[in-house]
Amino acid sequence: MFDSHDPRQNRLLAALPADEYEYLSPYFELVLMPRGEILYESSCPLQHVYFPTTAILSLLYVMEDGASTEIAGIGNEGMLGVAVIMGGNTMPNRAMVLCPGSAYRLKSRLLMNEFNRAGGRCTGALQQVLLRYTQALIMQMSQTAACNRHHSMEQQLCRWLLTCLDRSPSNELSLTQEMIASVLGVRREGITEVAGKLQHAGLIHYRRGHITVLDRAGLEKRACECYQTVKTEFDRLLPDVTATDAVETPRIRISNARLVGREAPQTHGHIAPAY
Amino acid sequence: MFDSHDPRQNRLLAALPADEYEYLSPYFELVLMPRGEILYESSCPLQHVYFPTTAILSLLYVMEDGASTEIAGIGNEGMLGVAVIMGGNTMPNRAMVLCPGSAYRLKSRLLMNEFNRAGGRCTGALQQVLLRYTQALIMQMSQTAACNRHHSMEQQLCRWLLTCLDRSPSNELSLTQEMIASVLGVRREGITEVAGKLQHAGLIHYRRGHITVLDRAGLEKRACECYQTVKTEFDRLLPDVTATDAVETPRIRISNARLVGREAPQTHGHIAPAY
DNA sequence: ATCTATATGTACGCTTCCGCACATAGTCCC
DNA sequence: GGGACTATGTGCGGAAGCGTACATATAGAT
Repeated sequence: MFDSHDPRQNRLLAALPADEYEYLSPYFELVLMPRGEILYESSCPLQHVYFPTTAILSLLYVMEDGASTEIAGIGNEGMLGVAVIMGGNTMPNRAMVLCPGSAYRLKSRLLMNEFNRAGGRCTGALQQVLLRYTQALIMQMSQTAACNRHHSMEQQLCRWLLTCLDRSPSNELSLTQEMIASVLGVRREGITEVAGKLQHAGLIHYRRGHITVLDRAGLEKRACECYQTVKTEFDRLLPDVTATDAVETPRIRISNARLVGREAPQTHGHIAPAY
Repeated sequence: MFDSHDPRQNRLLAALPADEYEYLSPYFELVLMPRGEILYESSCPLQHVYFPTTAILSLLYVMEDGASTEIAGIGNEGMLGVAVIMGGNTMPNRAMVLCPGSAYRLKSRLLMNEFNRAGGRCTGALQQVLLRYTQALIMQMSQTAACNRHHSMEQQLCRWLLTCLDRSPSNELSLTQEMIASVLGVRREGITEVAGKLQHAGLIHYRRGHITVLDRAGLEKRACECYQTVKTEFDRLLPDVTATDAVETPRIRISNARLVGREAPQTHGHIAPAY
């Protein structure tokens, strides 16, 4: 667990030129994230932004009655907290840890300052990378909206599993059907049924809280067009950021980031359960 | 038709400080937009950005089979083409004129240059306003995704009519049921039925291509929470931009913008029909 | 005034997904 | 190894919305 932790495992950070990265690097804090943890709650000020390395996060829109839908997923290709650079310091979504793992976080203000000094010391690469990522996020969200409307649960589940797989180091995802349901905004029973079908067809195997993808190509065949569309567009917007294959040999430089426990935003009280 | 055209009828432009506005102002072109016109097509380079004054635009996600869904609506509170400032010069959506009217457009490159010279001559107000607007857009999109998933057609239609109303100078909207259906991503027949119900209840009145809202409060009662949520958040993000009441007395300054016909991106060929 | 393209009205069977009410089976804790 | 909690399996009635196939009405053109 203590080997090879490096902020550069996050691909946005890896895309920064050395000088810009060096400037931020002392301020990163490693955070270990258990499944289901809530990182942000609707309309709470964003203290930190998060750069996942092995964790997978989910941005959820939560309705008044507790029903939810995933707006976007965030893995090591992205960042949680773009609202910070957009100038609104809160956002109306919940952010939850979908698959356990680690991430690096940075105080919002630090990122903001660095973001705003465009053209100063540096090339403004940070600005460029983050704005491009924001557009990729927008694209992902708009696709989600359309997919929600037009595609069947099976198509959506396949698409969604694939995007998770792309963000995961292995082909096993640590996920419960309940979480998948809350993220897709459907009934848990529906997921049970569709997942059963996929397992029967030999595409996946699952056991209590874990899903293993056995036949990726098969999933792609059953997924809707949305998967490829988003992937293609993502690659176009962030070409240097999306090496689809394994993390490139990190120039290991023992990070001077501090390891912290976890920021614990209250999850109790009037707030609806995570899923 | 020739009275009182002013770019400042767009609220984003109205929010700019005088010096920044003056700098851009010679470059605005007035564009008159007929209903149904396509301004952008998926993945075409964005030559211009548009600041609607009386027109209402719609960002649509169009699937391979031609089915579509509105991702976001854009009226005089916003701008079409945020992708330009995000650094991707295309976007995967279609942009269509929903309600006829006018808008001012600006060459993408001009906006980009101005956007990127942050902290230079000016306060960077343009940057701030546009980034904030982008976040508002993101919020609107995420809400759309969730609403698509969880709310009934009637709720959605009410919500949607209200947002159109907020962007419209009068309480009559120039809209066909077919357009509404394509925008909400549902069957036209479904709209006919629900609209009939609303008309029967005395909330709206419609005739071939026109809808008049008779009882706004009634619509709000039938709309889902999404309407208020988005409105509130929008006001929070762009307080100086959202005067909900009529356009504030414009310091009329005969715009030195040129009046142009309409940019005509090809709508023929392999491209699916607008709706 | 007539014609035509377009907009709207209506009906019917069907699929998908929801809501509910359970039964069963893993995992973890003591 | 017993108990409790959580995850998963299953079934059934019902609602919402789709696809299809038409019928009718209206605006605008000639």
